[in-house]
Amino acid sequence: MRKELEKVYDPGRVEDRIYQFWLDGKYFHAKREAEKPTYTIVIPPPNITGQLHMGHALDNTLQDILIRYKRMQGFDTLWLPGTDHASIATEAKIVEAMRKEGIKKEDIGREAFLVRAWDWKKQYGGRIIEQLKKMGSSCDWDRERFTLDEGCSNAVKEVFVGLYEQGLIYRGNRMVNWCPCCKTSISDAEVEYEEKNSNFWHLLYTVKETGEKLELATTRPETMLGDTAVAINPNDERYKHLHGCHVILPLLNKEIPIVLDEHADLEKGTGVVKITPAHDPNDFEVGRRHDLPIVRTFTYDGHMTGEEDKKAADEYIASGRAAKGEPEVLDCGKYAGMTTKEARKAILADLEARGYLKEIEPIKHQVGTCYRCHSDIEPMVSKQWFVKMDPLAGPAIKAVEDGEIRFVPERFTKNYINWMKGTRDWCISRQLWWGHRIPAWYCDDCGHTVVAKEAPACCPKCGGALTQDPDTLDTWFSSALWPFSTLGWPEDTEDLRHYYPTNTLVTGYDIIGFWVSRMIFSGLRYTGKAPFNTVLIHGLVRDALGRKMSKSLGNGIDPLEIIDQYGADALRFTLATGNAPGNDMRFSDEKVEASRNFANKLWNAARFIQMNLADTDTVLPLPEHLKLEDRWILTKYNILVREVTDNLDKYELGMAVAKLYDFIWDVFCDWYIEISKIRLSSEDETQKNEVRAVLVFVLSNTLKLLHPFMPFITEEIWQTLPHEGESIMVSSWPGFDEALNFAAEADQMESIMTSVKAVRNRRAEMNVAPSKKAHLNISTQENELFSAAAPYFIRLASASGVTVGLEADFDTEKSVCVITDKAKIFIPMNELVDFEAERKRLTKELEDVERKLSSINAKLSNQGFLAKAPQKVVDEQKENLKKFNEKAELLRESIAKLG
RNA sequence: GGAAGCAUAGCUCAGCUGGGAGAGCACUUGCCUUACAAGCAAGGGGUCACAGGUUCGAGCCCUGUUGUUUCCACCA
Repeated sequence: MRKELEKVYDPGRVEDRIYQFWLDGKYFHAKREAEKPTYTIVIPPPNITGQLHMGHALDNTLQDILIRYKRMQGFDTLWLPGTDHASIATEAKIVEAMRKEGIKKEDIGREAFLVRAWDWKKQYGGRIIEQLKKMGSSCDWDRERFTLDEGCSNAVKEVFVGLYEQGLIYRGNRMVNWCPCCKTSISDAEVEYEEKNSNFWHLLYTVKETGEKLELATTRPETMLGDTAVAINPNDERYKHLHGCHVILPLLNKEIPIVLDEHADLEKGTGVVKITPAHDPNDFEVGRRHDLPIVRTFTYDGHMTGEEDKKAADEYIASGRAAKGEPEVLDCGKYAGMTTKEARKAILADLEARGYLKEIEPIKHQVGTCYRCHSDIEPMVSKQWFVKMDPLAGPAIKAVEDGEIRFVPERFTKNYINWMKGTRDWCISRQLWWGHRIPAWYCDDCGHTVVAKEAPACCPKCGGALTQDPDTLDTWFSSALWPFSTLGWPEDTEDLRHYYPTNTLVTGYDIIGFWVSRMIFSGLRYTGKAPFNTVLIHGLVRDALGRKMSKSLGNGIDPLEIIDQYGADALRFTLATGNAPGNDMRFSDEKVEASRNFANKLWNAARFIQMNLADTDTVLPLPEHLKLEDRWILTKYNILVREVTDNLDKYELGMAVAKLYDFIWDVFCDWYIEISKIRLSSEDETQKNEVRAVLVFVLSNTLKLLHPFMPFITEEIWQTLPHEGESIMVSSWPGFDEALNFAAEADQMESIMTSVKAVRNRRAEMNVAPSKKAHLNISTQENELFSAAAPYFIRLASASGVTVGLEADFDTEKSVCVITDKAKIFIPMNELVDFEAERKRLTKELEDVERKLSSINAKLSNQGFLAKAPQKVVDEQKENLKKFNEKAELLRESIAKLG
């Protein structure tokens, strides 16, 4: 029983059913087939913070295209899916959700908080997986992973302990970026700079020895309580007399030294810098050079320190357990407990009142903010865990320079190398609860540190009780291990041996530093292999106006809504097309509509073919006798196969999909299907079967080429056509076939098409309705070709009949004339013929042709061109010369005849 | 301050190793031609940012300029 196809393609009725069909067939499952080469992609795990956005849609579309392509090519493919716990981002979301209920995380404690977090994971992680499925992603769901699952956690511990033992992980008091809102340290990579309006406040510090007022400027006056020196440049002539002197810190009336340091720039400001080692990265370095005290004046939640804070710190230092460089804490007195913002106001007011504020100079200023919550970052000295980058960065740079890992497009190589070379030690500890807890324990008694995968019963040194470090690891620490932790590392699993290293990593250029680089050095360090050989970089998806999609702008577009409205295939097609690798793209409804229209076009072509099939079960072989149009379409199809394959191999996905679009719409539908109607409407069953066979052959193979891009509709159609095999997604990828190459006949067909178009054009110019047929008299050297082409003219050029013969035999009196390089075609138009207009038109056409001829002649008479241009190009020009000369000759004849 | 991208039709953008200036949308005209009006046919529309250079030949390669976007670093 033949299934009737709907007139309009309705993806909603098809997609879920097809996806279930694929799942039931287990076609996504990687089976470790020994005889096949492998092709592996690990998904960039989406954060479980919410739902997928358009960027994910793009990322996963590209991956699915590659995976489906390779699968059809006979690779043992694995696309490994999963999600990321995204520690800081998710924790922030949960804290926010709790705040709405009026609960703080401290109220419920760590254990209860983590229960909530896992609930969150279950809900949102699950939703993301459903969204990926909606997109048609052919992931191996049996191998789904989560960065915080047991296996990944084990890998994290293994790496942490290993690096610690090798001295590549250390703990120390260093300057870190502190987010007072998230209440955690963040890495350099997580700081985003934003331009904000601010001021330079010019302050006056009194020199103790000379009594003069020393002017200096600062953008952060609230840090002044923590100043432990001012610096001047040793070569600064202006201040030579102050070497070895001191200043009195206003408000505190505290004596602090004037130090000589290169950091003080002769050119900048007054050349005098206040030094706050606890709250500024540069000052921290100055402090180290001059062994200055580090005085912390901010609490970790962004308030001024007070009596309690000081007491706690003093006790800790006195206990002897504090590490070297532990900062002192100041009791800020009247400012204690104020936020840093409030303190700035209060301190400035007091400075002004006492004459220490000289001037306020407005400036625009790049302020570091948290990439998650966009609060201003407070640089703070804090005890954190760090990864030593130098020994890791070297091999990671080399692997890319040596071509072991290739970036596509290539320009991102530079981006990567710059990042790697510039990177400082990586701060990996976070003062968060949701994440991999740091596998380090400290002895309550002697302060000894134990780093191990499992907690020892007691301190190995003194037998005292151990307390685990409360902190968790940067979420990127586990992401860095993703390509191999997901395959079972550190266990030597079969999956790891079979599918690692992976092949292609697909991701956006925005996380090259965050993620790609860290995977590379981790992979090299732990597995001894680069984790992938190709990094395919794509751009951002922007809105129709070119703006970044963001929550605050509310201009985000939900992929699911687009799928509901237009179908997943249309969405995928839109994302895969019309944009070069690595470039940002704009997303608009118009583009999706165009894609949807294309799907519908394909659907109707299939519907037409299917309606004309006598039998939809039997696969007909290509006929022995191929007509001109068959040879032409097969030749075009064959070229398409070669080019699409070639484009896909070079990651030129946009190019591949554009060629498919052109072929299906302009070549197959507009020409071949139209011509096929000639035979389909005949009574001759043999002829009918021949054209049916060609139609089905070209359609089903083209569907295969399109399948990676539009998996649902291609499967749906393929199933209604005669086919072998269960599913198009496991059918074999078409190859170039020399037997289908009919170059000469294809050329002949093209020249007929040119004539058809010329006739149509002429008729349109004269406003002749298609329903008004006219007989064509054709005068040509290619008698046989044009005689055989009569049906084409009848079908495609509104001809009532065609006579091929000598011009002399035709009654050309009442005809208009259409000229191509191969033929003169007379269309009897009787009263519509206007000889004056006809002459004008022909003359204009002749002028055009002559212009082209003179340009070709110029080339061909250029000795340089003849000598240096490739033969192929010269031949082409000669061919054109011949063509245009012939056409010009025919035009001149006609004009002469008109008098 | 360092680096990169982009500048091609009214709009959005392709254009891979140098040889034809293209697509979608929009626009104009004519068509319900028994697959598709989400369609068919025909058409108009471009100093390929600017200035030099290399080359027989430049949208493409080189240098500079302008505009624009982004990344990195930093400004006490």
